[in-house]
Amino acid sequence: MGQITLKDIAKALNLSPSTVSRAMQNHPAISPGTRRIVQEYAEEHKYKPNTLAMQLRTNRNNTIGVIVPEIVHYFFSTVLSGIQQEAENEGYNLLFCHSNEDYEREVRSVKTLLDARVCGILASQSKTTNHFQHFQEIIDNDVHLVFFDRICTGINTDKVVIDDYAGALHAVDHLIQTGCSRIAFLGSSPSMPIANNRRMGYEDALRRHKLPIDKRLSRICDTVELARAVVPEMLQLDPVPDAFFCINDEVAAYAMQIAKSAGFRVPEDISVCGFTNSYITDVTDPTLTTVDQHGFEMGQVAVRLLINRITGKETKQGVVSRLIKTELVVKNSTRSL
Amino acid sequence: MGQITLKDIAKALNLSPSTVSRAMQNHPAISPGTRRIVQEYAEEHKYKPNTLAMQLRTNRNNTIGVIVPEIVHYFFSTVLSGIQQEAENEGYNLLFCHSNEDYEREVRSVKTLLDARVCGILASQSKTTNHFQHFQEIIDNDVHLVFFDRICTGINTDKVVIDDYAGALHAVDHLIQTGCSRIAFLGSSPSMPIANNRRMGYEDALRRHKLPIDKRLSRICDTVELARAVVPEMLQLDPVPDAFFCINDEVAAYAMQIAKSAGFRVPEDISVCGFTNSYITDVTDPTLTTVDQHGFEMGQVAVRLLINRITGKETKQGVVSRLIKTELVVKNSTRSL
DNA sequence: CGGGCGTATGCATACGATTGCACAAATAAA
DNA sequence: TTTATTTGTGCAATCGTATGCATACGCCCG
Repeated sequence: MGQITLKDIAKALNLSPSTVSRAMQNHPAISPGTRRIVQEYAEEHKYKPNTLAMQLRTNRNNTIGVIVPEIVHYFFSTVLSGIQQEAENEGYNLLFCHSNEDYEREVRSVKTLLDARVCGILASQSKTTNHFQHFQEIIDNDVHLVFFDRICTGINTDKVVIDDYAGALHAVDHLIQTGCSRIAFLGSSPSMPIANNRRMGYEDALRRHKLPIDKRLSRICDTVELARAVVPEMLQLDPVPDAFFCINDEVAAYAMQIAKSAGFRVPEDISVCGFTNSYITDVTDPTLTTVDQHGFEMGQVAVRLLINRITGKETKQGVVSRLIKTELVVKNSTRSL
Repeated sequence: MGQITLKDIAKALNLSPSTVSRAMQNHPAISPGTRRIVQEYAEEHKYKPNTLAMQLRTNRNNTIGVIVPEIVHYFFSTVLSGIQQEAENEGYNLLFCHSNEDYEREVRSVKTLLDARVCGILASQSKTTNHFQHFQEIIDNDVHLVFFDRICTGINTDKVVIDDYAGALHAVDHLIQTGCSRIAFLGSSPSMPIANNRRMGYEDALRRHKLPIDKRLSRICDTVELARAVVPEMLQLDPVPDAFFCINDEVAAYAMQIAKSAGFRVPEDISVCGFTNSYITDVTDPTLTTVDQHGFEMGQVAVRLLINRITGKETKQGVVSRLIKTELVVKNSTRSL
């Protein structure tokens, strides 16, 4: 109807479908004459091979599924952009799912991707996920799975993560070197490996400089709403913190805002450091020192790892872990050396 | 091999594939006994219908392609999120492409999606696109096409756009009512319908209040780089503008930053208004008055329109245009009434 | 002239699922 | 008992492509 098929060409040229098929793929057993006739006819009638049919034959559809917990989000959209570019380069299509930090939607997404029979899945876990059966099912179905950033500790599979420990260590070290000594850590639930690794980096940086670790300076505060409650409390402490090291740029921006309206100068009285290096770090006043996570690179690395598993180029038996380097980006919310 | 098929079940139960198929879909001609046996066996062996096979039969793969010019972008990621949710609700998969504002990649994306034989395509044009043949090809292939936001004027097809005219009119009206009279417009190339409609809204608001339209106050300035060059020039004008109405939030944030460091107070001396209502509007100092574009809704509306075309529920012969309402969000970069 | 060989093409089948039609068995009606 | 009707299954073809194997033809050589 809409699209012309091999059979149509065969009928029109009085050939068999097999001949036409072979002619199209430049099979040596086809005479140059026939080949030319077929290819010209195909060209003229805009023949397009039906990928669905080939996929059915080969039982492979050249498609990778990706599950992202949030998309209106600087870091994850950056990762997605890296994933997309690399997948396109390698000739894979991308089936896109969005869990929206919702466990139920995450489960549905996995089901969708398995139903679509993708060759592999890239996933970052939702914050509300506590059961891992759906991820296990991916593996049980012999579909390759690579976690990125928010890895699932309950599942044994390849992963690509940010070097959160080093990033935090480096950032806190910078705060100390620029004269801060009472540094607050606004983190996430320790059940998230990301947050836990950063806390360890934070504490190790303090230890290296022989600074005390004050439990009151370490709080869970990973959303804007929490910041509005937690930051004012911390500003009541005596002595007051002279720096905030924050789990993400949004919290850092709000902490800065709250500190400023409480009468503190940034960075003279209080330094603030974020994590991600999103757009907002350039529009706050002062601009926000932060840790770049190299999200684009993470996306590329994750895709390459997944494709190497799919094609069998990556042969390691156990789990492959890739670590993405971070980079401290000093702007104006921390003092200069 | 990996997956069990209808035939496998048939062989195991000594039935024909047809019977098994019918049993699975609760066909009335199948005896309850057989049905139970089949369904239990299928359940136990985790049978999953091969969607590729069904897609081949029906020649429909329940997949929608989406082409986004930028993804690390508040507005477009918001639209994508609306698209994803609505597509998922309607049982469609999403094949994701990213042109990255690059004409060549946009062309490749279209090819990719047509090769994948998607049922329909949602697209927003890249800034660098001047030829439309690839979009025309979509239509020539009888694939449904809906443009959103950045529509392609050279192609006659359904579209969903923001009510840019009303949004601009409303915003500028607010600036005037709060006492501004020399309002600058930082826009985009007039070849983009978006920018042109906003300019018309801007000018009509001025006319309504019998304010002069000064050509020097209207400039192309839609990137951060341009802002750094253009805004300082405008601050040299005599008399100086008392408001900036900007094409997006980034430009607005930078305009504000530049004005502040030039010694102007915001909003007392100069009001600033952005467009989009992205995250950054809450972290600038002062927070940024802006126009919300309801991107999530735009995504939903676009998907629904596309699906109604695919399913034939939308029967209108000509072009269907949907208009998304905007909403002025007054924050602290404009004066109060 | 016939056997052998190479070349070019067609036939048949497969991928996995669906579906119109035929058919057998069982039941109901006459 | 015979005929009609229902009920449950199976056969075969289909979607579009790819491929092993058979076959037809022409040609060369013995």
